[in-house]
Amino acid sequence: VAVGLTKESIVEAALDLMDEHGQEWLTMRRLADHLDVAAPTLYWHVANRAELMDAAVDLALGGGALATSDDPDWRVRMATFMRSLRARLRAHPCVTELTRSRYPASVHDMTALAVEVAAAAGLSPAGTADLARLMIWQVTGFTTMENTIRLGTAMHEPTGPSSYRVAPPDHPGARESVDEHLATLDTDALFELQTTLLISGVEQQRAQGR
Amino acid sequence: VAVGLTKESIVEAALDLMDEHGQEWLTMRRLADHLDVAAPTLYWHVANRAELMDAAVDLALGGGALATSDDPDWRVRMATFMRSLRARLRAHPCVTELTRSRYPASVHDMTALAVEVAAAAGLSPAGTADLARLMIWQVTGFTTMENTIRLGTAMHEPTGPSSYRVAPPDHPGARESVDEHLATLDTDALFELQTTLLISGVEQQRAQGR
DNA sequence: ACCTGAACACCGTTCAAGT
DNA sequence: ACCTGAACACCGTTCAAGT
Repeated sequence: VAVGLTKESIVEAALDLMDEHGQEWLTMRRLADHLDVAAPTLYWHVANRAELMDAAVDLALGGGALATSDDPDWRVRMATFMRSLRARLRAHPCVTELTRSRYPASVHDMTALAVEVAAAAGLSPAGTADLARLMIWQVTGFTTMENTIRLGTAMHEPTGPSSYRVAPPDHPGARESVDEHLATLDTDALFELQTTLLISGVEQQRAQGR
Repeated sequence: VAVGLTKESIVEAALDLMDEHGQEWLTMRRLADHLDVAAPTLYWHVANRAELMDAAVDLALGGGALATSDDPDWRVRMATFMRSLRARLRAHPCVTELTRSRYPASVHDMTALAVEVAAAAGLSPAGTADLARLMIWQVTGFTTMENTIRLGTAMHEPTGPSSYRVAPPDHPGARESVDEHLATLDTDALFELQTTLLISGVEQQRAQGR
């Protein structure tokens, strides 16, 4: 009955619904219902569920260039790149859920941009390649952890957009002064720390001539 | 017919089968078949599939203490901790698959050990807590990426236990000298680099008094 | 060209029934 | 106490049939 169904609109709806409810929640029938269409109709526009998931990831990751900085300081450009990649991955929590058996081409393509940013650190070609790879892995890995917590776990109770109260571990440690700090988690702050430490590490490697 | 089925044997079998075939592959019926039992039998020992997955993760992560080092150098102990956590996560690839939607208590409990290791770096209590968290997140995040590639992606062709040939990205970059290095990937080397850079970063933070 | 209902082989899970 | 077959409400996907 409904007309004008396109592959694009299907993928957009799938991405939206997965970001809201998680990828397991989204079934072909639920997606079809949402689009006011019968389930088999989707198969005229899309080969199968796997292809649809890939298209959703590519849509989430390929939407416009990442924000970049032209600050003369390479450390600022590096931090900016990592922050904006994280922002994109946070905007679409289903992406880190889906990149299980999928390492989509769009993640792969991010490497090109990362190389440009990493090159400014003045390392050898091999060091530049390694650094570019590490930036992407660190951000992606971090955001995967972060999104797992954002989706709601038994021991993390949200207290703000990036902050949580954390349940104490089963075996209470002897270090009470540290336990106090472990009772809260701020993912923004932890991400900034990771980025700062990576940049510091690169500086030191460079000072030692690598 | 078969007798002596226990919750433990069910969880062990589930973990083994998931490590071999992936978590999606394992269905209650397949697991039951493997154990020579009818599917509903499993529900006498286990509440449901989700509880079984959690138990499998806890089994994989809780199996014996992590290898530790008593080297006087805190940097060696830190690297040892991170390597052995990675080793454990690599031994059970299904864990990083499963922790995309669950943050099991066993991951949480690793923090206690990480705090002991981090404390030796001589940071403030807050800094120690942050560092402990970062160690766990970096290793877990890294291994999640790594296992995704190990499970087989279109652009990573294995050439050794931790090395891959990587397909070139769609948009060939202008930096040919770097592209050459991006054509191969060694996850062991990349992990060592990440660990080295983290330790370097901590040293520099400490030199600046944090 | 696009959409549908009916159907197939699967799921997780329940439950009355067996020993 | 432990295990089973039959059944229920779901999946992804196919296919003949409609417009």
